[in-house]
Amino acid sequence: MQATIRDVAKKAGVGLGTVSRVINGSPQVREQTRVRVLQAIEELDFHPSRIARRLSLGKTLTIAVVVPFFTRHTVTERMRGIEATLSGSEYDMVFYNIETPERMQAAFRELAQRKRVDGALVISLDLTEEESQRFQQSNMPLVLIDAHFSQVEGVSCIDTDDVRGGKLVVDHLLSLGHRRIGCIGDGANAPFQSMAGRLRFDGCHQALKAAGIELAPALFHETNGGRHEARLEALRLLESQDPPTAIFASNDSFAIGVLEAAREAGMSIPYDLSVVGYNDEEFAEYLDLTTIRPKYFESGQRGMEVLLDRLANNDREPAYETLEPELIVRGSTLEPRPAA
Amino acid sequence: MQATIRDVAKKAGVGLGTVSRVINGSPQVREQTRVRVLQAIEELDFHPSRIARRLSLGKTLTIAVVVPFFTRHTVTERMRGIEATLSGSEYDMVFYNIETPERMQAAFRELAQRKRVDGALVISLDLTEEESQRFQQSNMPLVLIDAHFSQVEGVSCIDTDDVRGGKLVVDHLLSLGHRRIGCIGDGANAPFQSMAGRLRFDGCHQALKAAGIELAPALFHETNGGRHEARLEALRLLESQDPPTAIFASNDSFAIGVLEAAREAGMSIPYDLSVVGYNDEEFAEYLDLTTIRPKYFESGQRGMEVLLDRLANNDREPAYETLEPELIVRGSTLEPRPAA
DNA sequence: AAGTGATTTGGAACCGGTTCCAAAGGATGC
DNA sequence: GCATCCTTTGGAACCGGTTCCAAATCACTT
Repeated sequence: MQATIRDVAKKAGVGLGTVSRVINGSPQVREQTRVRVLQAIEELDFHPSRIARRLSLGKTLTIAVVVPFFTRHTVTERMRGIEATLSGSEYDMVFYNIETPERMQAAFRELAQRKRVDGALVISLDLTEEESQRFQQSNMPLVLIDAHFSQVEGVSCIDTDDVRGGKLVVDHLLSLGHRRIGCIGDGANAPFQSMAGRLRFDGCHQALKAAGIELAPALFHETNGGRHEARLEALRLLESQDPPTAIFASNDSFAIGVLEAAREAGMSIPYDLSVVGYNDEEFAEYLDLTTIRPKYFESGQRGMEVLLDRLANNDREPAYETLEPELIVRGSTLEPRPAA
Repeated sequence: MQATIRDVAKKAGVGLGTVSRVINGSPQVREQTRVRVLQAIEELDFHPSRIARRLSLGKTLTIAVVVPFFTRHTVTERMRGIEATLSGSEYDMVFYNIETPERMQAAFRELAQRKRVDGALVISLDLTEEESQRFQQSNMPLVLIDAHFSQVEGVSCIDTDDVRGGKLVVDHLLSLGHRRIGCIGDGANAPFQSMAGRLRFDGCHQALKAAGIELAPALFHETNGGRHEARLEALRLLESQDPPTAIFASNDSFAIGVLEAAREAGMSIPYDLSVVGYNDEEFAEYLDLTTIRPKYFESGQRGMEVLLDRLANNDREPAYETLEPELIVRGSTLEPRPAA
């Protein structure tokens, strides 16, 4: 059987209050007593029970992490950041993997029903009005990561700057000399579709405007599908009358579709066409794809830091932070072929 | 403040033992009493405290899941299976994401030091002799997933059948008419490298032998690197005197390398060369790659079932199960081009 | 009506920490 | 030596469940 705080007290010849004080680093213990207690702890190989601690503290020492489809790169990277920050703290973490709207509802209901966790971190999910309210009145610290639309009062938000990412892409292409730039983005209609794609588009538009280039609607395609649909859209672009010299796909999967389309159209990358993706997934390097590396890991890390800070100092102001993405230039972009 | 079991007892006009019995579905409560208690629970919106429950039960109601690099497809899929099985049970789950040998040691030490969790599920990590022993004497239920070498007494193992997977690949290629089959596999020297790649090779060899085909060492290459190294190995194969008509890559990333090599060598897939991967990662469908789909999700699911079962019935015998993989035939394999 | 055994019920004790208050101990000043 | 004040200490009470035992209730016999 494990030793308890009472065993330690007996062994060290002190009261249990004193042992508790030593464990928690209270300053009001005489040095000589502290040493005696630490020795007893050592000898008995005593480890305080986290569960008893929780009960008497009235805290769960647990944080909920709510994510959609944790197979996605955008999610696993953030989770890595979260885990890295949390490990070593005294908090545990429970996961809610959300794959259907029903599960999302159930999860949030369970969470708001207090006493389950001390705080929650929500990734890439937008709360409904009702859910926001419920959280707000439950007064449970909450941090949202990648939730552009849930700017709830008092709730911290950590975002990766997707508008800026879109700009970076276009500025890179412009600086290479491209003027006709096509875009294939993800619409925001699919369930659990983050707004990120739309924002990347916005950044893209802004950069073009800033460069004084007129927006040609024919060059902007959206799809709610996957790589396959992106390939079809790309083919349409490439076979149009006045095809673009570069295509920006709003994620790396779409970029694969674009690469395939180019191959089918008999074009060679990057000589006939420049291609840029977004996310810097593992295979992007394989495909030598120029892409954007958003700070996913860092956003998870930062989100958890903010949450822990809030848990330690209840009166902390909410944080609103946006992390700058990074452009990764690889072999899929080059200056456009001079007009024949 | 949350209602407690005592509030419920008072409201229902019964003792607290009775309330506890109702909550836990004990049969020895009169129907009429049960109804009264349930009504009080309803009215007070009472939810029993999990923490208090843990303390008095002397259980943590928590399961540890230890994984290496949870960005890998093989890991996230299993985690999905684990999560799906666990959600809805009364257990929580804490993650240990292991990215260095030191963290692995630290994690296992923390776990074995009991009272932290009730059981553990370890994915794709091989325990050292010492760790196995420590677990064994701590008597904590343990389930290993994808740990071919840690056949510890009394510890359940759930594996995906990699030997069989290798056989499936070769049998498929043989049935198409291929006779010279090259292989590019991952060596087992990298840290945290699962034995899986080696076993796939074994299956491959067995199938060839069974078909009466002599093993040509020149056709079997191993590398500890990634896709890039696989590409180089593939080029070496393709440029050899008597090149294979099909190449089996022991994972889908390697298969990308092979596809690239083929393109560089001016070969067209599948007409000049058949390529098979392993894992059925997301991009395999994109690349129209014939591959093997191991039951990762299912192995996670099954592992957790076994663990929960063991936690419920302490005397349960350990389970040793192996899940059959599935061959996914796509467009990257075809009968070999008839000899010119 | 009383006796018997089975069923149902109440609540003290317990799980292992934390906290708070009263009391003991120690230092200082006069 | 004694009063005063600050530091240190001991331990009861508490957190909110579960468990177990004794007591109460009930159903049935005789």
